[in-house]
Amino acid sequence: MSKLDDRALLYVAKYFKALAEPMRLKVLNALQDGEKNVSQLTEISGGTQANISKHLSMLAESGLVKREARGTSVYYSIANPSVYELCELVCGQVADHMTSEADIKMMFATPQSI
Amino acid sequence: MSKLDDRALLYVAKYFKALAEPMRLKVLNALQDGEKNVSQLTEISGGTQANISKHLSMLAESGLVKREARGTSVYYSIANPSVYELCELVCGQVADHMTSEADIKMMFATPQSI
DNA sequence: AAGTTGTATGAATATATAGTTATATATAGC
DNA sequence: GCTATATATAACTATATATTCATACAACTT
Repeated sequence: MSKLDDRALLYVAKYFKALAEPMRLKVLNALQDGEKNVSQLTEISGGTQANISKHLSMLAESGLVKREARGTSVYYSIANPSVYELCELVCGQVADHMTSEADIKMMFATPQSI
Repeated sequence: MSKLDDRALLYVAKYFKALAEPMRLKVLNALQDGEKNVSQLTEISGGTQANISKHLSMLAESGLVKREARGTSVYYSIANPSVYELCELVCGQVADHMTSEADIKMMFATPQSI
């Protein structure tokens, strides 16, 4: 395998890594219906301001979100909507795996969860 | 956000995490043209046997590959071909981001570098 | 100018992860 | 049973990551 391929693998892995964190997925989910500033995302996600800010920086650096400062706030938005295609694909595969592995039981064990 | 949502996010994040590692991507890539055993994957990937074995265990637990022991060997294969759709989607987005961010320069700067 | 608000960042900590080495386990052939 | 081969795992190290707390920085308000 060539060295160039290795670099490409690194980039792809980095992209997936950006998606490999529940809090970041939550943030991306919150951005589905349009841009939001850090305060809003902090409130929606239930995280701390510092933590969300860091996740947003990471997402921006990985090219998943766009950053735009307006006034005293900073608004983030989805850079490429096809990120949600990714998530849906994965959701489908996760669901398949769960049903086949009976992990689904664990998921619906507690009645009022949903 | 409900507990179910959080649990689902955890599953999805775990799936992405399985893809967020260059060596695992290399292994998945090697499996594109059919099942291979651990020795073959070790050779193709250039890793150590122990390391590849661990990555394979992780991939299997995440539901990305299937495991089948035959004789003295263990053969792994892709559990769901749509994982490659994911990778292609990501490759497209990574390429977009690279061109727009001029990271592509770094990628092709030195002919045989890295 | 001083205070207020929104965002980013540095330091510190805890946990997770990748990788290596050595070893255990299992299967096949003799 | 003994040996060779294939795979998995345990112990360990090094590095990365998520999180928190405190603080710095920037922009608006009065």
